[in-house]
Amino acid sequence: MAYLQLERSSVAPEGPPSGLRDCPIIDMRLFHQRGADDPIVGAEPSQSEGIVAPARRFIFRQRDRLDIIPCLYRGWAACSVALSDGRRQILSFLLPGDIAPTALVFDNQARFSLEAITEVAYRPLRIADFRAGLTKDPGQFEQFSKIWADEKRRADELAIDLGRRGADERVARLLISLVARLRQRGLSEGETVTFPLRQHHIADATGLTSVHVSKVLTQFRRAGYIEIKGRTLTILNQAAFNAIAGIREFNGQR
Amino acid sequence: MAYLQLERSSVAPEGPPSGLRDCPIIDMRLFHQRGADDPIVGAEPSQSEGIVAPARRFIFRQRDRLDIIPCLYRGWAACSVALSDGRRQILSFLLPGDIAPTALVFDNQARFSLEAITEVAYRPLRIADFRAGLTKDPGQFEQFSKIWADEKRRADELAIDLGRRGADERVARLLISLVARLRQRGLSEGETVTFPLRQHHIADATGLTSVHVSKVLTQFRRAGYIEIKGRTLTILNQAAFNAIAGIREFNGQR
DNA sequence: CGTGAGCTTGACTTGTTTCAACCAACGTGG
DNA sequence: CCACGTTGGTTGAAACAAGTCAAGCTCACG
Repeated sequence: MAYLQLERSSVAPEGPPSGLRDCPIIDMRLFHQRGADDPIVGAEPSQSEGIVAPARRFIFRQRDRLDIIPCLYRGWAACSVALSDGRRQILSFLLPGDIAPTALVFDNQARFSLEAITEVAYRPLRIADFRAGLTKDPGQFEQFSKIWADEKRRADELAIDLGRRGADERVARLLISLVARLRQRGLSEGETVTFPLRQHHIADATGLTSVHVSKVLTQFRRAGYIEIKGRTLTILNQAAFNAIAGIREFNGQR
Repeated sequence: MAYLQLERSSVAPEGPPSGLRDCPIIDMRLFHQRGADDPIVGAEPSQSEGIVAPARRFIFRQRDRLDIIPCLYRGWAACSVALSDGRRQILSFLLPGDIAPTALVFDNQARFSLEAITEVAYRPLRIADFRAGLTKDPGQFEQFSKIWADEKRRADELAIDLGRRGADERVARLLISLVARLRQRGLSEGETVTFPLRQHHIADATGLTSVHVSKVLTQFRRAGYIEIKGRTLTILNQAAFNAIAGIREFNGQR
């Protein structure tokens, strides 16, 4: 299988997103002092131009061989595995500032697909540079190990959700975790975040059918927990919604 | 929370297990040339004495703070998370030669428990030494990154199983993967492996109830796919069992 | 204006859980 | 050595959660 040729035809026109903060890899240095003083893992100036992919486009597919690892700075993407009979499981959502699952750095073949949900813009970081920086620079290693541990933590929590929680709980937890991640990055406006997911995305992420997701969301809406309008999501009653998600308010142990 | 004091009272009396091979961390060097020429990650001579824990004993619990990471060389253990209402999800089984999930190296607090299933013997590897070796020795880093990628791959596959596969498929895949791992380590006798798991372990690993696991296993037994007798498991009809597990025989893409 | 993607809703089916009873194996203390 | 409790496994009936199927709706887009 030949190495995947990533389209570099469409280069991101605009500059850095404003207000993006606390992101795993893309931090403010990358945007404001790019290439000058403190290179981010694998982000050499020569390759830091952005690539834009339209909504629904696959950025790469399972079984592709990659020599780059995408690093999102605009839009949402989904990392998923498709089974031969059409079933799909979304393993993670990539938000602005996220890097694709770093297992790619050590596998010579992707075991999952990465699909743009909205239009996305990303930087293709060279895996070879990435690995080199990792063994040379303790700071980069430290940064990378945090990302790695975080990915593993989220993968484990997904397994717990899918294995031992009901539909309401799973959907609520997904929404809460997405909102929390967006807020942390400064991508929320008050209690509201932009929310481009379709119900089938939620279904594939929670191991449910889209019909059932519709029923659960309708129930949440009628109960006054959330509001989904246009392409935005608002959590109206955080306390009650946390309770649905099995999150205790005070000092709860999950 | 104070650092966990691990019991070092009971030291493993016997020598290295015979025939254990292809294990992530504990390989033959550790046993046969221990400390002499080629130190394994974190396995300093001073700390390579073994610790024995009886069946059902917790080696550590979620929220414990650890300064060592256990590395099994005898027996089986389960890595699991318990929810406040009693639900449990087993995230992985540790077989002889496995190291505990390496997220422990970067977290200052365990997010899961490790419980002995059979009597186990393990080496407590110092996390500090582990980290130091990682940044110093490229070979150790390489070895470690393989383990890390493998853990992530298995975590992702667990999520796929729990999210998108039925009970039969999940149970069959668990048994098949366990047998494969044991065979790879040279711990099988023909088509038979020792199998100390209780049905509730299988239930907690597959997100089912032990009652349903009993029904599924009975069905497998009656169909002639497997035999569980004493504390051993034999896969009698590998082809049919693979089909149940959704594994295609020839060149299948899962 | 037609088309297709996405969402909602209701009726029905299926897979899994829950509950309960019972049995077998095993270790333990009287 | 036996009585007994504990742990683990089996089975069947009933309850329940989620899936499937189908129809109809809105909306965006050509």
